[in-house]
Amino acid sequence: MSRRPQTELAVLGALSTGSMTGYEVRAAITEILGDFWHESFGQIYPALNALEQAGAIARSTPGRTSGSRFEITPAGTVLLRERLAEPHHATPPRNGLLLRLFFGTQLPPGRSRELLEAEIERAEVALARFAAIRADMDTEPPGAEHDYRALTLAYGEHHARAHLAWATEALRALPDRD
Amino acid sequence: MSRRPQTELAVLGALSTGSMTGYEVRAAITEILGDFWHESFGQIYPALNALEQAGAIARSTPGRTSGSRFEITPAGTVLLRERLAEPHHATPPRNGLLLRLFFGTQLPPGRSRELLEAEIERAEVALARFAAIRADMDTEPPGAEHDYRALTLAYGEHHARAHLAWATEALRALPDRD
DNA sequence: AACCTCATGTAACACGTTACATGATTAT
DNA sequence: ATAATCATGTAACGTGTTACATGAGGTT
Repeated sequence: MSRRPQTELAVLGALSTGSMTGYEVRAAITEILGDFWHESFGQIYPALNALEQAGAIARSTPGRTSGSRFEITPAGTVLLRERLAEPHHATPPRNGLLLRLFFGTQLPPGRSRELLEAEIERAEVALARFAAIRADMDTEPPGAEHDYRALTLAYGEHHARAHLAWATEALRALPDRD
Repeated sequence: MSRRPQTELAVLGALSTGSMTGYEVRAAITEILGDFWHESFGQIYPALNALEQAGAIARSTPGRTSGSRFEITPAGTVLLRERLAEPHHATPPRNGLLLRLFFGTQLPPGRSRELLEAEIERAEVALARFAAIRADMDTEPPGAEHDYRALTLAYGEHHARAHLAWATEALRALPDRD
């Protein structure tokens, strides 16, 4: 089961929304997909070169104002659709927080409380950010694109609320010594 | 920021619950931590050797019935506590499902529906498994260990319920053409 | 005899981060 | 001028999976 580099998929997806420099691709992925996807420069630039070699994107150096901009080619659009249709493989779980809490009796006193309080804080920050995004999104024109974006936002909201509820409940259920 | 190998932490944690062969360590991690942690043999055996070198675990070959069993040493217990107390770093998100749904308009017709239905199925299976674990756990002796295990189980339950609710809702909100 | 599970390991590869290096443009 | 941001890339390393190889012991 050879996993195709998913970085190319994310980069291609970003470029399907408009032409960008590599730097902007990274910014777009961080800002728009940031809650469920991450790419570093060390992945993006090689991916851009590979996609260019494959003819999926084209480099243009129009006004020579700064770096070169990339845009998706018709072949690239076909490739994007193919890759998106491929099955996704859930990444094996590696949750450091849960691992620590599972062996919670081995933690220093008070540490598990700290961990849970930090999670509550994180969930609240995420929910506030999601609320802002949703307010912003309500001003967008309706349509299929909007619906799909709302769907991914709803994912973040549901899971953040669940996380908050869990951490709050867990804090109360903590053994007395902690 | 050099990430210490977390595999050693999981292996040490598993061995803190009793002596095991490498094969059993893998089974224990899969069965007990499986919902939030994963290790492959390719990681476990090198980790066992490294931990043995470091004096954190000891190999014993008692009845020579089969492979050698490992048990944690006092130094290993100290090491486990140190490692558990270290801050955990959230793994950067890479959610292939969400990436595909975000670009849902590029998916073949019906594909997003399939994806969501598969998620509902997965969440329901997970919830059934959690219910069985919880029933099992209610017969355990109470105490701090029990409390911490209940806490990690509750995490799985909260998130699985949120996932189910999201996928169900998303299915209804899908654009008409899909 | 064939097969399954237990058991241990290695090698090749895929994936991804981090640190480093370098320089252009733009704002203060 | 100086600093911040934009921009591009490479090299080293860490981490982790998958496929392969090998063999013991027990079951059908």
